[in-house]
Amino acid sequence: MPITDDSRTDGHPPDHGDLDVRKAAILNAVVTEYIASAQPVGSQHVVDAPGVSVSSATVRSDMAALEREGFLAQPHTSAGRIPTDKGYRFFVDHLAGPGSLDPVGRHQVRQFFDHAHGEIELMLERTSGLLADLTDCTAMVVGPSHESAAIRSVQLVGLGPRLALLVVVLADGAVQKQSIEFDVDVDDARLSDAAGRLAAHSLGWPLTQVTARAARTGDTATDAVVAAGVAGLRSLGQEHGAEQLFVGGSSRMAVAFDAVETVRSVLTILEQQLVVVTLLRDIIDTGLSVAIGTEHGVEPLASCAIVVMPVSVDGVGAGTIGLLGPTRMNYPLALAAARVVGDRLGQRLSEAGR
Amino acid sequence: MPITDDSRTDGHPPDHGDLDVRKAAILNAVVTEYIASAQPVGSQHVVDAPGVSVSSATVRSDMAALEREGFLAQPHTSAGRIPTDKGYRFFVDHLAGPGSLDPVGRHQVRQFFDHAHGEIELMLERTSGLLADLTDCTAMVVGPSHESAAIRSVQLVGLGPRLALLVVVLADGAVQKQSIEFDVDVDDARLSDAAGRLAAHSLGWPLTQVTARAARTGDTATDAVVAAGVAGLRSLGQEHGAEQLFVGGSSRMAVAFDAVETVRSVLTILEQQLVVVTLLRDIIDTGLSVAIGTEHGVEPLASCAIVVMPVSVDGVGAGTIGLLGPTRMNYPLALAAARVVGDRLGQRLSEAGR
DNA sequence: GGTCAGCACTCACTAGAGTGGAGTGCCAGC
DNA sequence: GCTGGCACTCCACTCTAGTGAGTGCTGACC
Repeated sequence: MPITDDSRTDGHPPDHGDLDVRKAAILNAVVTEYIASAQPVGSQHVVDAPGVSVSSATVRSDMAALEREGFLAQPHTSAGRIPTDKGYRFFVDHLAGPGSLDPVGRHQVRQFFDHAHGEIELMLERTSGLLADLTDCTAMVVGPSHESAAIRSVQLVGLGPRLALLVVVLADGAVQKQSIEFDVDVDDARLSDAAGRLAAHSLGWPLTQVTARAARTGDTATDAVVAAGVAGLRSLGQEHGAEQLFVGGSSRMAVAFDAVETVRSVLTILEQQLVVVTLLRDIIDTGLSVAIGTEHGVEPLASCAIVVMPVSVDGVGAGTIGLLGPTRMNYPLALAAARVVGDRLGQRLSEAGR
Repeated sequence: MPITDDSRTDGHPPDHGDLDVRKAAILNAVVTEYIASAQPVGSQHVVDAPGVSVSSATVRSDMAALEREGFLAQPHTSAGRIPTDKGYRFFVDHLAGPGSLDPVGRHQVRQFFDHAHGEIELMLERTSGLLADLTDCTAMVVGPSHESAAIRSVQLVGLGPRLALLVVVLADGAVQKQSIEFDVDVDDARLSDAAGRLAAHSLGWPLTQVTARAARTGDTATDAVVAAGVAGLRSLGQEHGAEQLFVGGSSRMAVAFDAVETVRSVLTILEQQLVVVTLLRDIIDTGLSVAIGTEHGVEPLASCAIVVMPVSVDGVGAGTIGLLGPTRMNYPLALAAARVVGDRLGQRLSEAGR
């Protein structure tokens, strides 16, 4: 199914940037066909495209111009043209229609969110699988940050005579835990006493703003437990500054590329959670929703494009969706899927946190 | 570094199964060399191997015999030999020395476990990375099952007027949660009352054995909350029967194989947690520690071998380690790494759960 | 001036022939 | 039973056309 102009006949005129209408149509046709076939596109294949009612000779001269202007490239002299990163960029900015999911995809999304329940982590994980299925790209889902979520509950559960588990529940429904070891035996009564004091000290504050010192009780042993608990809270606040990342459909990368070497380097990047999370944030910070080729500056991903979509809950950022594919990915589909799933996910999260 | 007989000169004689000593030596040499070079091994390359002090002509006739018996195969008439699955099996069972980590690897393991701390999930995740680094295989780590762990704490934390979070702490330090929605507003007092009753009803039992009905209180509203809590506990018990899986170093698969198609199908398998967990359990259940080629019956992994190692805490099974590589993986190294890391991991888990 | 048919040219891709070499199987002799 | 020798096989590589999809250019046409 080629991406035609149809979607733009109803309303505002197509924005062709600073490219003459026919050249834009030719670029559109080349990009569309190359995305579908992965083969260099010759002038003959373009003449029947909408908006191009000239001979192949004329198309050739236009293509040569597009190449001079940096939108197209030739693998070798007597081959067809393939889009450059700049060509994809123009396509995404000016040519690609808003795109939409096909009915099957829409149904899949509806089904998914109707049946999604339970833990948020599990849902995010499954969401990454859904996105990968919808788009045939590798999907990345970054969970909401708990940085500003207030502490709703603090509990100390004894697991052994000198071992306890600090369990913290945040207002957004996240649960975090940290095991604490003591130098001396601590009984349950003392634990619950200390937990009460910990709660008084931290309830309502986000983890990152728990102060280092809690009020003394006078009881040295209890004070020690409380102090350990405060230290635990603070270390949780630091550790979990990093958002959780869920990657789905990484096998899709092995379909998109035929060079094993490329697959390997992309997978290596995907294994580094911090790199991926930072990358997605960087792209969003630069105001892009698509980063093509070298635009994101991560060298091993030079032959990839990334579609990002912030997920917002009640207007506040709460995670990110990312789709990773070859530069010749189906942008309209990827953008549509990211938007639809991002919206539904945001709704869902806001219901859960209400 | 070839895997020689050296490791077995000190004590019990080598077990060559039902293969004559020289043929076993030849098989050993072929497997070792093929693992190192990935090229079919000719008779000339084998004559210098330990235990083979005959001419290449004799080696050839032995190799022909080994081929007739199914241990070796020839890609084509005038090529060298490569091991069959049966050949690898014999190698693993009778020829490969116990193997050991090199000093660098040992240091890595020590470093890792000296600095491992915090949440168990994070540690398991990182363990998979460590194993992948050590062996250049894809590593799979299955977390301990919480099926039989007793409930240590049950709590209901209000997140909204009609929304609460059920938080359960198990004796092994696992924390599980489930959000519960109510039809009517429930205040904190009622929540904590209900939580107390839930605790009385379930403390000390594993999640899977929580009974469906709790004692009535007489207060209809509280009873409803308690009932919802019981339902939540029971659904947690069902959902989390599945152990958690952590996969590390999936990019190594793209190094091991040069056919993209193979990489794709292996990655697809790795994305299916349930399949992987079941596969590992099946292999352990059949009493194997290595499954080679088609032995495990998962068709897309026919060109892979899997090394498994149960992790036990105080003699009781608590998770599994798996290493996935091509059939020509370095078995002694993989077995050694799995054993060492498995032991240390078991120790670590038993300390934490004490 | 833009468009177009025609033409010469380029160059990846394929098929086929030839060659070198690594490897084999077999056999006669020790 | 082991060995050196020998004929044979067949992959991997190179070289050589031949093919065809595609290009750029040009001169004529509207």
